Amino acid sequence: MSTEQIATPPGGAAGGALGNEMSFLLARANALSLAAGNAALATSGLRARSYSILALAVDGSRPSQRDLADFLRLDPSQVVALVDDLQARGLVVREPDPADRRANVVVATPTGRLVYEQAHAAARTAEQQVFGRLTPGERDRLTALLRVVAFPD
Amino acid sequence: MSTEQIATPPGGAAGGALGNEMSFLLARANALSLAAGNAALATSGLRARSYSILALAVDGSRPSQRDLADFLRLDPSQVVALVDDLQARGLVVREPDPADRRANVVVATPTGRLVYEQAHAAARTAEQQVFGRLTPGERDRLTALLRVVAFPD
DNA sequence: TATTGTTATACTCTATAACTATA
DNA sequence: TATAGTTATAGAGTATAACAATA
Repeated sequence: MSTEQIATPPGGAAGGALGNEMSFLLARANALSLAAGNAALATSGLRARSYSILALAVDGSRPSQRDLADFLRLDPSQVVALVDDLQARGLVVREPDPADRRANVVVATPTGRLVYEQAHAAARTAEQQVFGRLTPGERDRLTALLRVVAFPD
Repeated sequence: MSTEQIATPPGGAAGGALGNEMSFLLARANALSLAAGNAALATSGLRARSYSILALAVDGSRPSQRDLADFLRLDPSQVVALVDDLQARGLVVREPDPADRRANVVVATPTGRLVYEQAHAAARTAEQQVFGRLTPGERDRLTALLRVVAFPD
């Protein structure tokens, strides 16, 4: 029985047991980041998920909806709804993949690129608010560590 | 106009533009961590949020529901529902705060402590799966960096 | 037989407003 | 006047199953 005692004093400023659990710290940091991000993206009429789809539609990689689902860790059915919405607003279009007639490739329209540029600037401002207490070096280290956790392939 | 070009090649393995955004990496890492955590906690009949409440009820700090809401970044109304559920299962009890008759203090029952010990062990196994590719030193660094972001007080 | 996109459905999580009792 | 807890409700996010078209 490995019932291990926690070193942190209960009721401390950073919380007792939970304050040491990476899962909890990750969840709380993400909640703050998501709230700041959604608030910043609101002026562009986007939220975190639609911004993510638009970003990948802009960057020239011509992802299929399946690619988007895998990379963003969304269910394919969620991608359908998100692309529907972006397409209805004229920000992206579905193009048939010549190599695979089942697949749709999602690409940004010129309007989509403009909206993305504006949203990207807002997202950077939000990141500055959320990660502003970290030095540039610390941000680089955090990015590298998170990438390992986020993409365990 | 600070329309800045991204250095990463579009369509790379770690994705184009998004692969460098801490907000996205944080969200994806959290999604993986949350999924692994919820799967591990299922055998104890808990999920991430109820586990968090139980953990704080166990650790001796005698938090009020407001304390729980602030620390876990939940709305007070969500805490009501979560504590209702844990109390109905006999894992925690509400005790009146002698110093403030408005406040309820949430404390674990003996059964709650047992369930927590079991759930905590499962949560540690899940953390091992999610963060297993990081060395102990890297985990310490990640924990420290996340704590700064998660608690910007 | 497996995969892409799609529709439908249910559940969990999040956010807001309003009310009560105490401070 | 403000705070702790509660109720109610709506919206956003997540998860699953089933189906048609194509590989």
